[in-house]
Amino acid sequence: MPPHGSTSTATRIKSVETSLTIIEELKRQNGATVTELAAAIDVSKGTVHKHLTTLREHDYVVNNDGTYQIGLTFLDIGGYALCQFDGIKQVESKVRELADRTGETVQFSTEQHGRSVVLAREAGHKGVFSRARLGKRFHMHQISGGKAILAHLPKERVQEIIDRHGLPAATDATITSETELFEELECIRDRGYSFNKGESTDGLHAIGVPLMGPEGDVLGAFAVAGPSHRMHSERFKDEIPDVMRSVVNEIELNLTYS
Amino acid sequence: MPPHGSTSTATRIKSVETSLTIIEELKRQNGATVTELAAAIDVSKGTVHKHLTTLREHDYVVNNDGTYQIGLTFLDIGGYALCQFDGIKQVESKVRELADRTGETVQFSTEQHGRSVVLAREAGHKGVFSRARLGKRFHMHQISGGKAILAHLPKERVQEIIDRHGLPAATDATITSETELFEELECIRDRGYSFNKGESTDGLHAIGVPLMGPEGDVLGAFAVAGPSHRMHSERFKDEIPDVMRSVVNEIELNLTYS
DNA sequence: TTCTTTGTTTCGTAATAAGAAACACCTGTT
DNA sequence: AACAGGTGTTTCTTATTACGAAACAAAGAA
Repeated sequence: MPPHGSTSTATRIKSVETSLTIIEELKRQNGATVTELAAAIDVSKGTVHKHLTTLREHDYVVNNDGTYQIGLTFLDIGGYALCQFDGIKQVESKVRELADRTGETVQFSTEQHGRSVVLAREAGHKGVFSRARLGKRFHMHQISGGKAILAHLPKERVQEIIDRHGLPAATDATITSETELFEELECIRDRGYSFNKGESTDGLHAIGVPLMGPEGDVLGAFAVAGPSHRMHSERFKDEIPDVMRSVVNEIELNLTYS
Repeated sequence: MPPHGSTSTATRIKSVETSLTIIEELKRQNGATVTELAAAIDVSKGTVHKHLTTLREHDYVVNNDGTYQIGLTFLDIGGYALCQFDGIKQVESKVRELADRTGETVQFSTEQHGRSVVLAREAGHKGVFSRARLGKRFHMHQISGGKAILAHLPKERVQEIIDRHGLPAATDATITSETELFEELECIRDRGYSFNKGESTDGLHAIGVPLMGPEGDVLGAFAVAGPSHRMHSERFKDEIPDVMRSVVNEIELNLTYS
């Protein structure tokens, strides 16, 4: 007899969710104390403490002078997940090559659960700022790489992703209309690469080129990003895309025979 | 009244530990099904299923065609933890520089919970194999970087680490005696850098140089590793150490004024 | 088709996670 | 030095809930 008339059996485990919430909050706050966490997520200090003790036991969190922080076990497991990605070594070296040849910031991302995840990243010598970071997630429709990937996913998959995550705006230029997005994707498919003109960050332009697997499936996308004052006309429309396509061609050939 | 006469109150949360065990097992097995996991960690299928559902909800695991895999959320959080490390950008660029100048594999690692964790890694053009990987953990006494760090930790801290993790052997050359280790550390402190002569992997030699913070605390260590047939005599004993020390000097200066 | 194996759900109960409050510990203040 | 105010930690009790067993569903294979 469940006292609170909810559906009797839950399909998720509450205490695990609490732990995950704590981790999320710890990341959001850049570290926190027991009391801060207890207040933030509305559970008792004692409970928070027990969760932290459990997580600390396995190095998922660490305690530096009283404040708890995210531990490097996440990097361990995340690094493992990264290595699982087929051809990641080659991708990393191509990202480097592109950064060297263009001088701009280059990243490679793939799709997981409808979000774009950064798997490799390299800042060129012109060293532009960038919000990207290993493992960082973005909405796919907001960035060049994400759009390049979407353009090569089955339409129903794209629809699923839209349904799940929506089309939130990051700037005034973000595509927020479903039909507009589908038109854009069509366009990208024809052209072979995608543009991002301040759709994720004001003043930031980028070019995205998809990486296709041997079976015609899209594995991810490379993106070269830089400030709009450097990324325009010929260089933006042709030169950099050409470099990118030749680099991606190489890696696609390598992946086929390995 | 606890039926099993154990100490009544636990300080850890069992269901969270189960989830963590599942994640660990998932990593160990390179993905697994519900039934496989249930068998491996000895809990019921139903329980495993509920854990996986909870973890999947937050993208900690993903389900590819029936088998569950580690998800990229770990990379997200791990990447965050990595960025928290002070001066990581400079460290990464110096690792690159060292890889370019020596042609060997270079890594930077720090200490957490008595283990050495790889924070940056770069293979030089001579491209030697290496078990290292972003986030990978090693026993500190088995590797050059780890020993370089230990040499600059307070003695009681080193003792703590030994007590917690022991001195397991990886090869015949691994240091397994406490007194021998302390002598070696003394030696490293005098010399300023450390050697690894096949102590972690047969045929692999490496040099470790500590990175010291402004307050005389050790932040981590760089290591240059290569096959023993390339890493010997002058090059091993002087040339590479000199390059490393000059690079580390630079970064130490930069860190002081930033 | 039927049989086998897997993933998922249901359900009752025994285990246990969570809160409240006491305790311990530190730090700064008066 | 004593104290006050804030931590983190532990204790204890109860209501919650996580667990296993078994039923159910779904998907291949024979």
